[in-house]
Amino acid sequence: MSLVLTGRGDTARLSKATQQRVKEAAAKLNYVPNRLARGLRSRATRAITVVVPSLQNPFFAEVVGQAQEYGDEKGYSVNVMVASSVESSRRVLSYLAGRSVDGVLLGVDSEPVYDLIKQLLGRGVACATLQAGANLPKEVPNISIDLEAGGALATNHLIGLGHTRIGYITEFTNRTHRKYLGYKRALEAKGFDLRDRWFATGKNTMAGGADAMASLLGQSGLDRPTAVFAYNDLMAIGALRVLKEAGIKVPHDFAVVGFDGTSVGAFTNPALTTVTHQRNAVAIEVLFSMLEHAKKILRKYEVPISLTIRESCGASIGAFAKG
Amino acid sequence: MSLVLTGRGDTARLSKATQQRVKEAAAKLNYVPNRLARGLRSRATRAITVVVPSLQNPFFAEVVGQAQEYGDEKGYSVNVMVASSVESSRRVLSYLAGRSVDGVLLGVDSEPVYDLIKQLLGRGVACATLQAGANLPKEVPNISIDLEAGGALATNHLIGLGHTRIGYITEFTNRTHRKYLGYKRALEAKGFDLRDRWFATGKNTMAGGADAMASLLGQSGLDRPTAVFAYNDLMAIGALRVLKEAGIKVPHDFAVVGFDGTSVGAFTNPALTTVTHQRNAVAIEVLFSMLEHAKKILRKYEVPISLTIRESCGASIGAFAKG
DNA sequence: ATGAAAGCGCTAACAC
DNA sequence: GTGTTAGCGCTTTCAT
Repeated sequence: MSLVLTGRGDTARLSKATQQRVKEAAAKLNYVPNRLARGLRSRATRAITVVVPSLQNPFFAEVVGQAQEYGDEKGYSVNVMVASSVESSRRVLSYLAGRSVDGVLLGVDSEPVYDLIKQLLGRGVACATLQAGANLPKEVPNISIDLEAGGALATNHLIGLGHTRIGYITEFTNRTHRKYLGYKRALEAKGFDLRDRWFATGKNTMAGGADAMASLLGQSGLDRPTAVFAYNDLMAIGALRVLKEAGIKVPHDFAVVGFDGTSVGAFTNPALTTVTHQRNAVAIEVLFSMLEHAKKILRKYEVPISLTIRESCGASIGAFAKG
Repeated sequence: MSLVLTGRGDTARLSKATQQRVKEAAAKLNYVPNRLARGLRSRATRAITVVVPSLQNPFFAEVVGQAQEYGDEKGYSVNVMVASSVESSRRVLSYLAGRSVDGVLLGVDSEPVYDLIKQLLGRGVACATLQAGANLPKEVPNISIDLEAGGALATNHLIGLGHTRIGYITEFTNRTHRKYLGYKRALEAKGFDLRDRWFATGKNTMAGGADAMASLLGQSGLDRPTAVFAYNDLMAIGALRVLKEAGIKVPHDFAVVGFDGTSVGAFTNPALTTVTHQRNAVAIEVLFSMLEHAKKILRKYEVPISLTIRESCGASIGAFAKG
């Protein structure tokens, strides 16, 4: 009976007629298998969960969209859970350790949840992460990009355009994170200043980007940067907005670079120049190969980055910036 | 044993000491309950799923975020599934009928899935919908807004600003949907033209909004509209982008109104004037009261709408439009 | 106040 | 090729 419904009637040993008969009966009775019972017995749910810190961030919305398409193709259900803090990450991961899905794509990362990731693995849930820290349990493939190179790429683009006073806006208040390090490295390589006041923080949202940018603009004259590198596209969009409100024309008078290469950046005014990468596609494939073939998987994938040049930096530095 | 872990040790009849003992043992053994087994036995998973057509649409991303917060508070896990077509909606709803969650918040609607909604109900899964059609099974609360009034609200705002040639961009190719009807009603009430060529369609994405807007702009001179009402904020953002590329200044030379009142509209350049509503909050509350109290629930909730006036329409009609 | 047993709805393994 | 059985890991119920 269950052989038919599982779609393995052929490979097994059932006559077409019987299969037909079973299917009709199921349809007539409006039969729906109980996923819970099925998963409990067969130890497989054919479902995965993508865990993201926020869906407001178009980067993660895009990751989910891609996972969704890929899962549909492979016959997996994909669902999404959002974990916006360490506590909610713990909650979500504990939940997932309860074997409600076969695999987890982790878009959140923080050291204090690594114990739970180990637990997930221990319970047989496959795992892959997008950009995790160094202490990630070794069995988990980490699909990452070189954030430091990305920071340098963005900053060098700005430098190449003639900017010397380049700000940085981010959610992190510390100055040890890798995008910052790349930004710093690029600036120092040219002997440019790296002033404290060109570093501004805000929440990792459009509003937070606006806040951070506003604090950068609070500075006057030569102290004020002529360009800014934003932690991600989300914050860059906030920055663009504040610049517009301040009457500063981008890119004529100010340049902005984002990070993540989200497609929404093609629709901002001006369109956003941004550091692009394809972590998501790789991560999704890796996770599914773990599920389907229980394949030996590399521990670390470093996906290449590139710069998508759109409008927000212009080709050269404008009048305002020179002043 | 399970009494403790379910957190009902007190209400039952277990001594504090025993509870403590059990908890310690659980922690030591790294015990994680199997959700599948638990759900199977207790017929409740304390989880809900929000089904949305797309997460690129900030409106749905916001719905999910709110559901997430509310769920956290109530001790429910919330997950999200995306169903971008009728087939994938059927797939998702069938999946959900397998009792993997207690409740479903439906952000997708189409007549051909109503049989599956019935099935969900039949299997004891609570359901609430955001804006469903008239033939929705009667047991399902429908949290909706008056789309027609919304269309009229947007259009009248434009009319009030002096526009007479007002276009409409949407994903729907038919002219029977309610936002269109509202737009039409407003225009006809003033005796204004309602030309075929002012109606343009594109996919329900930023790119689709851009396509539709581009086809509107293909028209010359007096045939060209001076304002456009977009089906939603997503398409409006696409329209804004095309207008920018065409060198048409918004709001000086052209006006745009969106729909949904998403917060991203506050960050576009220019910031988007849009029809706002709060379906989501109400829907989430309704769904949870069904889950928690098995309360008798109204069949239909009509949530009020309003207009959020930002920049994209200006205060008056510009020079270009007059020409 | 506690331990033991039954069984949720399935599928895997085994007998025919 | 087809019917039967055991049991996945829990919670609920019943017996002590």
